[in-house]
Amino acid sequence: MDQGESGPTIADLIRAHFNEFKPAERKIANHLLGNYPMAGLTSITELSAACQVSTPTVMRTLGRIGFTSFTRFQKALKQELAETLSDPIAKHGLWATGTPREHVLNRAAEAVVANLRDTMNHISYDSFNQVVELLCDPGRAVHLVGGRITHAFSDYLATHLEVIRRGVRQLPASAGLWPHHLLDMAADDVLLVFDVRRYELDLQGLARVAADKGVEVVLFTDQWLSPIAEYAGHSFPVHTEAASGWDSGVATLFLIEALVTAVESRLWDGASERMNELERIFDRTGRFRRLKE
Amino acid sequence: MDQGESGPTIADLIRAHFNEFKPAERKIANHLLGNYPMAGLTSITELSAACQVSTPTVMRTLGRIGFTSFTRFQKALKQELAETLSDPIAKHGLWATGTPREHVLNRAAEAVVANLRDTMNHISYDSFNQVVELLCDPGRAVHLVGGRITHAFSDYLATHLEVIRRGVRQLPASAGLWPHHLLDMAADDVLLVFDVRRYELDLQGLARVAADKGVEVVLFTDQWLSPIAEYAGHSFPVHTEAASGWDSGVATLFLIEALVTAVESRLWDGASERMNELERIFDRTGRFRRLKE
DNA sequence: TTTATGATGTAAAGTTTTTTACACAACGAA
DNA sequence: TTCGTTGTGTAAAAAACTTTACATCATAAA
Repeated sequence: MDQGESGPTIADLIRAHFNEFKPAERKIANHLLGNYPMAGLTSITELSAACQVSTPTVMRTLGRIGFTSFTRFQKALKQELAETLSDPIAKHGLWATGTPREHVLNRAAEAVVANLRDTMNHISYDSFNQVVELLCDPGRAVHLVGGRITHAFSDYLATHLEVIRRGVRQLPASAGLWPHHLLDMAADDVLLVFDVRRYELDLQGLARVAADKGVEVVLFTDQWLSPIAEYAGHSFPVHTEAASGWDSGVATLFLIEALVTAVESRLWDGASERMNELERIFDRTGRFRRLKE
Repeated sequence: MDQGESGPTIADLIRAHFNEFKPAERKIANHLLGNYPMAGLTSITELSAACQVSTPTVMRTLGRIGFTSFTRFQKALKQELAETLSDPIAKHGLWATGTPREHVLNRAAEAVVANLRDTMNHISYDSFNQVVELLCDPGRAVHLVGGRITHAFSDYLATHLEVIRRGVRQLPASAGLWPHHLLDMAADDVLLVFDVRRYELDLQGLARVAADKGVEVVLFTDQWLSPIAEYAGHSFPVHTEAASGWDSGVATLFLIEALVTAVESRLWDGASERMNELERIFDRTGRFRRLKE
């Protein structure tokens, strides 16, 4: 794709040629500039109708500013719009200064930001808010479970949630112990499940049984959706695939942290007391360095 | 013109119906969301080609979210775009389209990208390469250990390294068992330590003893540097602080994944064989869903 | 007034899209 | 296996759009 073409905009072109235009052509120019750029995104038919001129007049107008066909004009306009809309992050150039662009670090950074953006576009704002609500409800215990790879994420989320609220239970890594744990789940409890390819049958079974018991299942999965989505009240499809075939958990972790942050600020009153108490306990164990300030 | 129509955006509709979509239809949904909204402004022909599906599939996809014709869909999208463009506060460069800028998701995304950039600027390219070398050396066993919060990261890294090479040992979470493990560390082994505030005394002790034995210590810490940096051959100061006082592990995870990727491609010949074997074992256990394609 | 010229529209031809109808292949259940 | 179902694509019909050729109208100079 030929990038970087940052010459004059189409609006500039129209303004520059304005005095060459005949009266009927000026109607078009005015309409185009007055409803820029959307007016140019309709068909030439509609455009001419909106200006009360004929289609050939539109053609001649565009011909004057250098476009030999309406199609090409519209393509250019779309590209211009796309560049305007494209987010500022993408253009930040090289990341790790002084390292070659091809270095893993740079390639990975670009891939990860792309993942993040895709994930953001796929996540439902409503789902996010509703899950936050669920996690803030002290009446619901929260159970977490992950698969072979995602286990670490459920661990991380559990560690953070425990600091904020009570009733957080992380299921053991081995599926054999899950039935035992299922006994402890009550209807209206929340089960956070992490499942990415390859999807694990044990997890699916667990989620189904839990859902049958009336447990609210929240699923963190990849863009291909684990079959557990079927039983889940909310699903977060996180984009994991980076270029050249390796998967990244960065977007998943990002989502986890966003959730923790949201829950924490929502429960602030209770949570801050709980956190202070935790600090005191840490101080007493003497296992941590005393903070400087 | 019916103005003020601020119902669900088309992106919302797509997200809401995402799990009803068939595989081919998801390609379209992903493409539409991934290049939103410009991807929807081409002809149905180009759109289908870009997704490598047929035009009728596009029609069916749009049908599912309530549009009975492609034309009507595109009209709606244009109107949405027009409203966005005329509303100065709205989107431009926003990530999660349709969510207010102040929403946790957007604030967190911005913070995380900033962290990533800071981290990239502080990491030594040489250190990175040298650590990759260490991890690729089959003669050195690799030990991993983390603290209360970072434990999940060491877990994640261990899980991935195990797939690639042999001799990967994750230390248990409880410090009481570490002395026992220290017996197994040989000079020239590698110890990967994760330590962020609050720095843990037990970890420091462990790292010191290991360093004394001639173990190569590699430290993942935050920008304030754990005291372990003293004994470490290589330190990665990862930026963890996001605005408003919460810490993020995203940059840490990013670094971990970059390392794994580098090691994997460096050891490709051996690693791919090992990974294939793992696949076969998984197939035999029957615990995983068989992949479609 | 006539005539030439420029401005604009009409209508039809050519092209591309959209839409529909139907066929084929993959898959799961009987 | 066989059969029905479901997912998806092919291809042709229908519609819309773009472009061209040419006609008409208005204006101004002779």
